[in-house]
Parts: sequence; structure tokens; C-alpha cells
Amino acid sequence: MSVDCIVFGFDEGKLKLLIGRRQMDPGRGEWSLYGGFVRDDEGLEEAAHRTLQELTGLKKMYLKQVGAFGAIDRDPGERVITVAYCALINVKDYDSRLLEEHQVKWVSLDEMPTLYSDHSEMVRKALNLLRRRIATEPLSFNLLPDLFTLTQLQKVYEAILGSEIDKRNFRKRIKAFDFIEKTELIDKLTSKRGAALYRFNKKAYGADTTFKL
Amino acid sequence: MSVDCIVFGFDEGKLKLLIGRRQMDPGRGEWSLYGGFVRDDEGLEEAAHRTLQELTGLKKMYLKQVGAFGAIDRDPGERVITVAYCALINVKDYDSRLLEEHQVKWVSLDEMPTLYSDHSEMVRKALNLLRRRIATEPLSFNLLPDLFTLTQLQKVYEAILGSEIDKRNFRKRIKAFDFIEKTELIDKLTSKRGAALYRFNKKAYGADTTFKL
DNA sequence: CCAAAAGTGTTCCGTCTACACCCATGG
DNA sequence: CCATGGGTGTAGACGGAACACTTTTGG
Repeated sequence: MSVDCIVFGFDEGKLKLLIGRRQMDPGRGEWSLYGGFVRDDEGLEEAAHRTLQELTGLKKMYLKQVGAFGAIDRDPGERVITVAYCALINVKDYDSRLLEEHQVKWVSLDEMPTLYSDHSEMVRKALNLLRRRIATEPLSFNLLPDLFTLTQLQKVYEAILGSEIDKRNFRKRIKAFDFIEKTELIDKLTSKRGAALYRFNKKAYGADTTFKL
Repeated sequence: MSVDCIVFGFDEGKLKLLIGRRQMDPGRGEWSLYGGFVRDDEGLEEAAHRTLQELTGLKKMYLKQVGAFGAIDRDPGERVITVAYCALINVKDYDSRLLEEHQVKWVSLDEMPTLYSDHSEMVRKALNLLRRRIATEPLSFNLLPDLFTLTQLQKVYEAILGSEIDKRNFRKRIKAFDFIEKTELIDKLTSKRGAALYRFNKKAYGADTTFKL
């Protein structure tokens, strides 16, 4: 019984996935998701959290179960049933030393190599789930820093949905949500003029229930 | 490792769930979902199909994974990780002798008793899944006979979504789908005037991809 | 001074919603 | 003949999509 983690990040305007070279037989050296076995004294989600902490150093992160995978021959060695979890993290929070230590790296989704066993299918499923949910749940903020510009936010949606969005329409919709708050801060890194930084207010969202892209 | 089945049916204008008295310890006698253990020589979905065939006698049915449940103490005895599957069946196909044999019965969702362990949560999750998907996938037909009236179809949507739908608007939308075909047959059981029977054309649907309520 | 990204409203069109009456028939 | 469920069209409201120019400033 194991867990496998589909870790999504967002960087350079693209959706990225964390994959590594498999460190054990069978399949040693193949590209694969990061995973681990479930201990007797922990639940499934707990195991996924522990595994992800091992990998990223982060304690809390957005995590969602993608599903269980249990084909008889999915692992050529012994029978392993695995539960896939999808995590969304902010790439900047990631300790880059850990990348080498764990032999993992970020790849763009459109450059993803074939993965070990059924891992590619897990990624497909996770991406489908993400695409479905992004329109009705405030997931995008997990992929961004606490403070972000509207352009960054829009790029996240575009990367996940795979289509371009009209800037004015997008901003109009965002302004309608009071839980996305404009701050006084200005980001001058990406543009000469400077862009207002926004923040997602979790508490304000809790009260409010409706959300639609 | 086990599978548990959330079996939905539709009868008397209501969404029904198949539950039974648990036949083994711990929890013997409590209301629970029907489940079974996963054998070494079968995949997860295969196990769910086998379990459901045992229960209903049906070989093929709509089946969808709801998720894995693996809290440490979810089973008071030994540790059991289970994968929940949601099945949609036509109540009329069900052999009612099997009801007694397996000690199961249909209950309306609004009269559902508290179920064993985390089974109530599984039902909640399955219902959520169903509500989300019913709008974009042609699931409702699995709950009806091959031939059905538009009123029946509408009742299925109303039962699942929990809200009333305007008859004229509903029928307008249905007519826009060419994979829902009107037949020459008339159902005279439920009304004096008689209602046209319709059929879901799976092949016509395959070609067509879009579906929106 | 110019390149590069930020910011801002209006119009149009299609879609969803609300709504009420006649039809056919079995009992 | 009447009670019961089947079947039909339109108008008005609303929301989503298309669309272009001005602003700021670093280099």
C-alpha cells in the first residue's frame, strides 16, 4: 500500500510537475512521481502529507485525493495498490537544494516524459480534476505567493485551462469577489509601471460560498 | 483491502440507496453498504464488479470510483483500507429475491439511517460526485429502463439535484440532443393519454461530445 | 522617446428563465 | 364528463464575449 504525489507548481507562466528518477527496482531510473509506503500507524492522507514533507520541507499544503490505482500488474514486482494525491504548491516556497537531494525536477506539462507504470495516467486524472475544480473552488492561490498580481493570477488560469482569457473580462470577474483583496503594495519586478499586488483572504472566503471562475 | 459499493437506484420518483445489515463482526447488525474483499488476482474495479454481480446478478453496470478510505481506526477490528465505488442501476433489473438473500433493501436518501463506520461519508461523497457529473455526463439513463418517458427523465434530474425543473425548459433542452431519440412507442401505464417513450442512443452520443444538462 | 506591461467600459448577442393553456383518454 | 398527466411557444432579463486605447516608467 503506497501513496504517490502529483505535485503541481506554477513558474514562468507555465504549469509544472515535479518528477524524479525512480530509486528502486523494478523500474529503477525511469521517470516517476514521488511516492512512499503507508505506515501502519497513519491514515492515507497523513501518509501523503508526510511523503510531501519529506520531499518539499513544507508542512501544510493543498492536497486532494485523485483516486486509488490497483491493477494487478501495475507494479511488475509485488502487488502494490496506491492512492494518488494531487498537491498544489508555490514553487518559490520550495527549497531547491531538496531538488537535487531527492533527484527530482520541475518539468512543464507539455514536455512531460513517459512515466513509470501508470503514473502518466495519474497525472492525466489529476489534471482533469484540477481543470474541473479550478472553476468552482479557489485553488489557484495555492500555486502563487501570498501576494500576487492579477496578471499572474490570470496566467495560472490560462495555464491550467489551456486557453487564453480576455484581460478585461477576467479583471471584471475578479473585482466582483470581495475575498480577493487589493493591497497598497506594488510589484515593480515584472513591469516598469508596476502592478498592484492582491491577496486571497481565506476568512472572507469561508463566509462566502459562491465562486465561479 | 476491500471495496464498498454505493448502489443508487431510482423508484417512485425518488433516488434510492441499497443498504443492508452488516453480517460480520465488528459492527454486526448495523446498517452498512455492501462490500467485499479484493482478491489477489483481480484489480480494484474488477473486485467491485464481482461484488456487485454477487449482490444484484447484473454483469455490466455503470461504475465509478468515489475514492479510497484509509483512516487508521475506520474499522475497529484489523486495519482495512477500502475503495468506494458508486454504481447506478435500474431498479427494475434488480432481482428482488436477491434482496432478502443478501439482507439488503432500498431506502430513500432522505430516510437513510446512520451507517457503519465511515459509510455515511462514502454516500455523501458519492452523491456529491453524482450531482457534479450529472450535468455534464449522460448518467441519468443508467437509472432508467432502456425506454423511458421525458417525465421520468426529468424526475431523475430533480431527485438528484434536489430542485424542481420547469417542464417546458427541460424538454426544450432535451430536444436539442440528437442522441436522445423519440420512439414510436407509447407508455400508457402512468397516464391515460399516454406518453412517448424515448431512448438513449449510446453510439450517437460517442460521436457527439458536448452535453450540458 | 520608446518598448513593455498595467489598467479601464461599453455594446451586442445568445442563453436561461418565467410563465399558462389545450390535448387525449380511462374510468 | 372530469380528473390526470402529456405536450407546446414566447417575451424579457441576464450574463458572457468581443473589443482598443491610455498610462506609467525604466532603460
